[in-house]
Amino acid sequence: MSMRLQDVSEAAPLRSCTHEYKVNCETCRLSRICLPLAINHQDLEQLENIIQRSKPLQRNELLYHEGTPFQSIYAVRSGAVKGYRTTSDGREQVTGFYFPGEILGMDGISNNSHASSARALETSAICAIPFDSLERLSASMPSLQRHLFQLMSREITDDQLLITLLSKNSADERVATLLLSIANRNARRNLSASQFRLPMSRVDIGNYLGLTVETISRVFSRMQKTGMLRVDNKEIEILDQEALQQAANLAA
Amino acid sequence: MSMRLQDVSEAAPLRSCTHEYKVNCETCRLSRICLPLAINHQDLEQLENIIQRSKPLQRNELLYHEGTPFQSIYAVRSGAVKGYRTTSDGREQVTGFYFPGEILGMDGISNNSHASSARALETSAICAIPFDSLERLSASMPSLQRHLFQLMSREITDDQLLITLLSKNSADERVATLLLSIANRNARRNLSASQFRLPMSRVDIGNYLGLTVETISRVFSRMQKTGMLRVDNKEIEILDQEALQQAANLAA
DNA sequence: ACACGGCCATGATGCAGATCAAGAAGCGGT
DNA sequence: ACCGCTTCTTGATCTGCATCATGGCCGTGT
Repeated sequence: MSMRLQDVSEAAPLRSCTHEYKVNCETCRLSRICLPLAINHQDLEQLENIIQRSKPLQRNELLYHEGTPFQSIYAVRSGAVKGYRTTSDGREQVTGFYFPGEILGMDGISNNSHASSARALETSAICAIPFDSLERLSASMPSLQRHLFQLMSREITDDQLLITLLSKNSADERVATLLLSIANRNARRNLSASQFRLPMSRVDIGNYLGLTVETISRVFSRMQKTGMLRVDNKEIEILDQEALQQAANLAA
Repeated sequence: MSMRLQDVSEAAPLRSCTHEYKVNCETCRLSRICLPLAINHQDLEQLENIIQRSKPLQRNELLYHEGTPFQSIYAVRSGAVKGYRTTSDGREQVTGFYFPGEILGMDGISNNSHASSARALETSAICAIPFDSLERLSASMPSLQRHLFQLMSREITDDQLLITLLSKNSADERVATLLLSIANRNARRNLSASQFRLPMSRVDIGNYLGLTVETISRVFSRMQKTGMLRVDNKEIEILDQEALQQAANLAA
């Protein structure tokens, strides 16, 4: 008899893991787009000393859960993570997807408890950055303090873009916008912007975009028919960037 | 011949105003819920020294405009402000309403330019807080630094709630949720939570909630008919708090 | 190899809210 | 007190996406 995937590990606290090893941001190829971006050579070691890494999360494992005490923010090293929040009637609202080099968990600061949950979409390596250490460090490192403010500000503007997308754009526009966003974020990591594998299910995409699975399927089919996309299950190829941008319309 | 209201003052830069007077947060009755909340007696003067106040904004005057250089965040002293962002096809997306004691403008930090615009919904007094000064100050005042992080984090969770509202809730639920939110924020300022005047138009409400004016009108009428609300133009009275909460369903 | 469960695609139908239309009510300006 | 404009309300109709339903596919465990 098999376990239902959703039930795999309702809690996998990162810090309880035994074998932590020295973090080396310097050799991390993400350092240019991740937290260290704001930090000069000499100061980097101080940051490395507070960052914790541990064994990778497996697909569907929880990184943190809404309501639990807030201690760290997290940087994705590899894999992909979804952020979501549970409505009072038990449904899920996906609030974001996080790729390597991106930071999540900052919504927990205001209440000292996580306002959302985060779950690995595939096997993912995560760096945990204890926030009180980070706070102390940033008081003496203006560039780090500024970078943190900027990161949070960025999260705000991203959320505002999603709000706009949800309230003003059609299903086609929403899907096109998401695909372009993923493509751009891939480009930032020097990956292909025209061919990639979606780490999330159609359900997650629909949930994130305020649409049903069926609608996502139909939009993909339609876009495939018009030749702007090649869709093979989770494998996406953007055949006509121009047309896709057109389809996204003027969402951003 | 009369001017169209929308065209009133496309830019009213706060800092160009001549008569600035000493800010006194100490005697401000909002200090308990505003920025000074995090600051002890001795340190407060330093904060007061950097905060600028100037002559009130009139209805429909701009506080800041998307794309313009970011310099300050703003605290509402009196009146009400709407935050919005213009889509590429020229339409407006209202991203939030700000009442006395609330802070706005933090979305400008990430790019050093405002990502959204803000406009007074009625005559409003605003405190401008130059962000570079605030940054410097917060490096030496841990409680202020923390409070700023919390403020931004709060903005993120608020945006996530709106995202959820937009993508999961019906028109009735959205309107009920907004009314309850306003009621709660009134209560925080020791104003009536059951009777108040909406500072914003139906258009703004609809825009914020991802609905049309007509739908807002109909929802108000419906709620009036069932007796949970009394609506007289912008004057709102919540007659059945219980029922309204029910109608908001489990949005939060 | 096969069976089961989760995931995806596609068709048929329904409905909440958009759009279109028209009038009423509030309000600043003269 | 009146005019012109904007805002609000209410009704009639339309539509994009949800919902319901069904079958195919694909990966995983036995």
